[in-house]
Amino acid sequence: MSPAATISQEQGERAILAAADRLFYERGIAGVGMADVRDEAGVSLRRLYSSYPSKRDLVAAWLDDRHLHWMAWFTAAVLRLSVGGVDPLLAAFDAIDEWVGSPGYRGCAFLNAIAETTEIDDLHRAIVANHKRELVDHLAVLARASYPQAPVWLAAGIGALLDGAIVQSAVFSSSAPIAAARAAAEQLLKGLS
Amino acid sequence: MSPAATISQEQGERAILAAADRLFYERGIAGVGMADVRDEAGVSLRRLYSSYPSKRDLVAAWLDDRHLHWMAWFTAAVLRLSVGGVDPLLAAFDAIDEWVGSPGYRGCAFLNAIAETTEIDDLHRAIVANHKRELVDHLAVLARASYPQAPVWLAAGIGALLDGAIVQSAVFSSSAPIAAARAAAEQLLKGLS
DNA sequence: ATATGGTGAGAACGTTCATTCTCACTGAAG
DNA sequence: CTTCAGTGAGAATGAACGTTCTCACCATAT
Repeated sequence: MSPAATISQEQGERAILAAADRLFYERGIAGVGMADVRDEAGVSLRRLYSSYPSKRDLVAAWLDDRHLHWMAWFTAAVLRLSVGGVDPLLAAFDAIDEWVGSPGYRGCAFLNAIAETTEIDDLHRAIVANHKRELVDHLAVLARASYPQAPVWLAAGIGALLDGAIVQSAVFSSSAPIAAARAAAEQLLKGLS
Repeated sequence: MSPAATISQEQGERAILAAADRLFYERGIAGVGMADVRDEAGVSLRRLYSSYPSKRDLVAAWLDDRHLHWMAWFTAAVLRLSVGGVDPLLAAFDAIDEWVGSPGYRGCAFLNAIAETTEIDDLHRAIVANHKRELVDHLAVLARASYPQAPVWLAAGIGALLDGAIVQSAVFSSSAPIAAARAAAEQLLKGLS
């Protein structure tokens, strides 16, 4: 409870979450042991377990943390890529395209997590559902801004197109699906205005 | 090598693949032990291992088998649901909608498998990529039939919309994403004809 | 009848891994 | 100086699981 100990605790948790993100995303949840997280984070097993009493808790904290970071990155990227008059809904595909082209791309961490039935329970499923819900909500905001008369299904439709492009890019290790999905979105939006 | 033994071997393999499909799809690959497959298939561990020398081989055989069955189901369902003038590309969404509504729906087995990094290697990844490639190829055939002037990205775009709807239905345990994706596809196709 | 090749049931082996426990150490409080 | 609460390093535990092995059994061929 001393100030030094508290700070160290926080530093430890930041290091743990950063390590967890690298490892879980790259190898999958089942492919990472608590000892791996300990080594990558440079903390002791004891501290790891005192911060996160079980792997389940660590995974939940990781998903929460990644949700925050991913949404922040995504909204910023869409903003940046839509300067100069690019439709923000299309800029979303350009953002994903940047992501797919980055080294170590392995698809959507949340969708990957949900597929790992052994490691995941309802708590985690709720976090994933919430992530996708917030993504579609954000797309809805963008849609309302650009197309005030947009039908209610537009944001969900763009969201499906994005998620489909994300998983197919992972399957094919290619950004071609992003380009096709973007073209489809462009055609789709053309019919709305 | 006697006739009786050969038949029994084939029956055993059919039982094993049927058991593997039920178990792997429901619980994920890592969530199913070889002993579970043995129990569900009603064969001995010995026969299981003589048919499939390792779990890796069994998983590969399962994926191959499921690819065949799924594609057959899908093409038949699209055909059935497009009678009466429904655009086959839209009937594809109706087929998926039937699937999502069926008990035990857990998303796309191939996408789920790819996310289980511990259990999957390049052989399996190739089978999954091939599955998705064949699906898009089939969509391309449907697209060419209905829209001879269709742009090259159309099939991939519809494929992304389908896959996105499939994963989101699994995440939300709802068929709402299918309806939105179908509406988006309809709007998209409207602009082409 | 009897040897033989394959079979089923399930024990045994070796590994991985989440979680807990031991023990020696440190740094602050008395 | 002496406690003592908390810590790091890593050993110990117990369970799960892929794979192999043992042994008793059965049908067939001689």
